[in-house]
Amino acid sequence: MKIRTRFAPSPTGHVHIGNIRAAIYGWLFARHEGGNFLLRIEDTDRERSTPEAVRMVLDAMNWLGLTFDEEPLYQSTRTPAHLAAAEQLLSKGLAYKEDKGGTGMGEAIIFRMPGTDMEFRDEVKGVLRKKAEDMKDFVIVRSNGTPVFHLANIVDDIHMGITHVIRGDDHVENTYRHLALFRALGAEPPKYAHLPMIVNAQGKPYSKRDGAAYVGEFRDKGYLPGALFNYLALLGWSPGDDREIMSREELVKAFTLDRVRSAPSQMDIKKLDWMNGAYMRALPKSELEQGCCSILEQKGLWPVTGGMEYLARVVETMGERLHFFADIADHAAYFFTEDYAFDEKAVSKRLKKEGALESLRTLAGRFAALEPFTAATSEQALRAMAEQRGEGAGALVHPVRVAVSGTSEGPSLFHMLEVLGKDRVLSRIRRALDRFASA
RNA sequence: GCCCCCAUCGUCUAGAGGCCUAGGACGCCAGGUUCUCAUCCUGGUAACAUGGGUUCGAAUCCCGUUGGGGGCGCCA
Repeated sequence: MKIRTRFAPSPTGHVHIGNIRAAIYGWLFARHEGGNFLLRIEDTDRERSTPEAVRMVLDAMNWLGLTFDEEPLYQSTRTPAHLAAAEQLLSKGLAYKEDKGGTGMGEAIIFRMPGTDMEFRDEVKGVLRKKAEDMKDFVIVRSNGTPVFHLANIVDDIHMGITHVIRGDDHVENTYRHLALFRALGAEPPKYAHLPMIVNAQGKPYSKRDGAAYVGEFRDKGYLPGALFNYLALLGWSPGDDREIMSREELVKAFTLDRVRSAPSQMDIKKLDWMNGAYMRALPKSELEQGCCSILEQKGLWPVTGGMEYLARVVETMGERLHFFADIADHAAYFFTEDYAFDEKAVSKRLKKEGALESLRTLAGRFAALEPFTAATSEQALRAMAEQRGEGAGALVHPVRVAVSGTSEGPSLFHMLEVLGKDRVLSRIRRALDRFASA
């Protein structure tokens, strides 16, 4: 039988990291088994289920590459089927009408639990049991005539031919009800796999108060979809060997439900950051440049003379220093504007030192005479001057770096100078001389 | 309160009775490379919650304790 899994979010506006992880596991499992991964939008809550909210779910999945195989099923279109199922249960005596709790709102349809002890084998938690006395009958159709989650969920899973339900831990207790419903409707129940929660440092469910909690936030912060996917796949699951950075194909190949851990796991943003850096370093040049470009546009640092060709050279010299696209603006803005910030500490350490400005002035003079002005020629000039003065190259390198970039961190100085170009280097040094002369 | 689940370095994890004086990764610390930073390389730090069993032998099996989480809706 062909495996069919589904992701069934209710579109509330944001896709929580825990939910998307369930989607990732469902996708991975389906792909591993050569089955289908389906999407069902549980939009029965008309208040919150706006078209924009649905859009956000689709966007998040698309961004992460969670492709689904058939047209998404909108639960709101299935109400007649849900109600028909309830009638069927009623006629078979498996459900009854009652004003449960005496609300005075009229009669609801209540499903009758079998009254026997139940057990099932969860694909990650193993065998789970519950005693008959711990399970109560429950409402499947409200007195206002609308179907309840449990009913809709099961009727739709039957309709979609779902073979494996992979969902959050919080549904474990519902499973007995769902199993009973499947049987009452004469359907073979699917296999269940309950995923432990993603928790915060306090062990509480991970929420927006713990930093980014929604897929969109990670995207906005500049994380690469591949990195987030890889990280989340490894949060609660492991291939059984020491692999960490894994391609999507490797993940699909290795993924099995029996290797999913049953203990909750905590997000480690530092590790995600590291992984993102690793993915950045592996990114094709063109994608790296494209990503940086949109950040620069966002920050108003683009366009710039030289265009993409210039950007390519900047990205090239920044190299491994880019852990996020945003780093191009946060750590390399000086390549794109004359209005770059000066780091106080760097200035006092490198420019306000005895003789620093005087050396800079001399060096600028030598730079001015260089033709062509390249990494090689500027390096040669600087080293020659340092040698004549009997001091280390660092004594000149550092002041120049701070003068032209405002910071003491950055790429190889000489490559940086070449990319900036002679004119800008000279004018920046001059300006720095003026600015810090009296200070 | 009742029911269920969980428990290895700070974090993510490997471990399915002897291969474990517990392995890997992130982080952190130290060193190397270097003009700084980043990358990279080397080394280090650090864990089987606890008490009982079972066994020749337990991180691995059983029971209790503690600690955490989830669930007990005409929410999903």
